[in-house]
Amino acid sequence: MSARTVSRVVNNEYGVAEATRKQVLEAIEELGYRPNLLARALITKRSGTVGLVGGDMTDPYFPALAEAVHHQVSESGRTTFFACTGNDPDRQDLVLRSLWSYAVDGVIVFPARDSIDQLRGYAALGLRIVVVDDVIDAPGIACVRFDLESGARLGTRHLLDSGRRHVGMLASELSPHRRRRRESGFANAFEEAGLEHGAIVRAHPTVQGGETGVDRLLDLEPDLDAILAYNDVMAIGAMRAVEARGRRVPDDIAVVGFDDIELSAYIRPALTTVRLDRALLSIEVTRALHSFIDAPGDRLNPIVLPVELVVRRSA
Amino acid sequence: MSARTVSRVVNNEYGVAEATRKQVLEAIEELGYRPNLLARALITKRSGTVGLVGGDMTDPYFPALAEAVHHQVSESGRTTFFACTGNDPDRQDLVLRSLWSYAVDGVIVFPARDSIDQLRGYAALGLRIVVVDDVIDAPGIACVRFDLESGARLGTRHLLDSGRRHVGMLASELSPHRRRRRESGFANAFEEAGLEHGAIVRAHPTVQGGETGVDRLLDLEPDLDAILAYNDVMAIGAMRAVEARGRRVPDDIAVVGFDDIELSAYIRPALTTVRLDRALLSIEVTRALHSFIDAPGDRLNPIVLPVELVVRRSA
DNA sequence: AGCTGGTTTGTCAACGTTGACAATTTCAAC
DNA sequence: GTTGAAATTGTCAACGTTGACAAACCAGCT
Repeated sequence: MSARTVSRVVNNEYGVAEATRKQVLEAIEELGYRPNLLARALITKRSGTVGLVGGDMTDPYFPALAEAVHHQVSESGRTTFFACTGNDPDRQDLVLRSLWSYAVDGVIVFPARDSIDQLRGYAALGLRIVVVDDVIDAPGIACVRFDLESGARLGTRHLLDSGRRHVGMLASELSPHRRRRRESGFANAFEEAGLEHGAIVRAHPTVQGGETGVDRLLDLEPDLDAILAYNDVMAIGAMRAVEARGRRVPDDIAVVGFDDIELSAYIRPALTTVRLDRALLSIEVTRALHSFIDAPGDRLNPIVLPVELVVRRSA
Repeated sequence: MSARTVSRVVNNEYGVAEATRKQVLEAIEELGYRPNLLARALITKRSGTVGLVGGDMTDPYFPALAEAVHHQVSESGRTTFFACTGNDPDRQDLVLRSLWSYAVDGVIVFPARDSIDQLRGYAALGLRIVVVDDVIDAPGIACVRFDLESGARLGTRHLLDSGRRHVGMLASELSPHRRRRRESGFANAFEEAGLEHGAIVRAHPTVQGGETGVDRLLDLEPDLDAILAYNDVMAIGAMRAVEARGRRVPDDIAVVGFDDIELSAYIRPALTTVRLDRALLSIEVTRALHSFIDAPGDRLNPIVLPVELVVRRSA
């Protein structure tokens, strides 16, 4: 009864007599044997795990997506591990290095700022990468993103159509690549309406960031009557700050967010927002990863996902 | 220039001539060499990683704690990976098996329901485990929990002291172990006040669960004037449902939650809640894990962390 | 030169698995 | 009972690293 035979049983390989198989399984049961995945991964260069690397866990968008990705990934019998980078390229490097070195079958990354070359490097090392919301043209990297430009245009147009004229944008101070598309959609909507576009202020994409951002926006534009926020979390911070300043949402100032996190439907007033459908994203991201894993050589075209404006009470 | 020498340089071992070290580092740089952590972990049985295993990522308590734990853990130069179980013992088994097999230095677990024996099993296999909010007496397992009983008593007493008499409890249908302490604290507070304790209803610890739970609570107790919820997320659902039913918080029905998630300070009315200090938890949990890693044989006493009632507007 | 003691470097095996291939067993057909 | 082919099992090396230990080197001293 050699180790090789046990290996065959464990991996359900062809060519083991039924009697032997049973015997081995009994022994496994009795001894509590567990195959050492390290050794296996060392030799096969596959680990049956997938990494999901995000910037910030405390942004509610991430956990919800993580749950969905986990679900998708587990259909292929793989385990998902999550890690976060705090948008710091050095932390991202540590995380990717670990993941790569543990021979994950692939990673899904929300890239930290200025980390494009780093990602290219890991792709060159053989790591299969699916990048979310950024475009990197390199073999071994697939890109999936939402059509944020349309999203921003949709949101802004909605505000303009409802008669708002002093629309400010609360942008993110992080990741210029991802930010840019929202900002240009914002500007486009004004252009289409033949108007000069409103003020843009950048802050940290958190509730706090939303609050401080509103202050600066109001300084720039005292007559502010609408805000397009980078994401729902900022939008919530913004609404809070607006109300703290004695103005009302949406009567005095309308607010539109991005993401459509669960909470957005629950707060008062319920948030009008550009929905970035997590289920859709998780499906596409996982599909891209799987086709990458199956056919490593392929070069996938960037995938652009549609967005949708969800109109509630805040605008 | 043998592999052994390179290994010595990479690990900063003593006894390498300065000239050689420099030469090796240059070669590493030039060739883009990265040590294979799999092989290293295979031989050393240490991987420099820690796993944090939670039930549900979408409960905001988890990500916030995760961030804190990550921070603590990274001080010892380790990387943290997160995984979630959806409170399903089978999923937990998969996750722990992966982690164990990848030779993580230890795991921090919010146990899925009925998984005590499973955890015992992994501890016996040599996995170092820190269990949160549950008590498992076994070598290789350390336990850290909040004093939830006092927390529940604190919350309930606060409600009773402010004149409420029809206090219902929204408990969780998950994890009897963890639930029990809140429920007995709830009952205790009534006992101390010489009153019969109020209705207890169990639901899923989510916003939805909070909403449906309130319905059932109102059926049982039409005069309901206060609610003690299992956690803030349920409390938020409860407040929403209460208001949807045309009653006002806190005037008609007061609500107290558990956790003190960020959001609780932001919603209207701001939530009164029993704070389970994440910073404290992350510190203690990591401390326990580290002392376990350094001295595997030790048997640590269960650690009980204090809680604190944060009074805001909802009660 | 020879010896000593310390520093630096290298050799070998091992970790637990699987790929490649060889050996053995089985069994039907002659 | 021999043959041949298929089915089953085993052997060996390899994955890339580190632990244990051996070898080589070096300087200082006699």
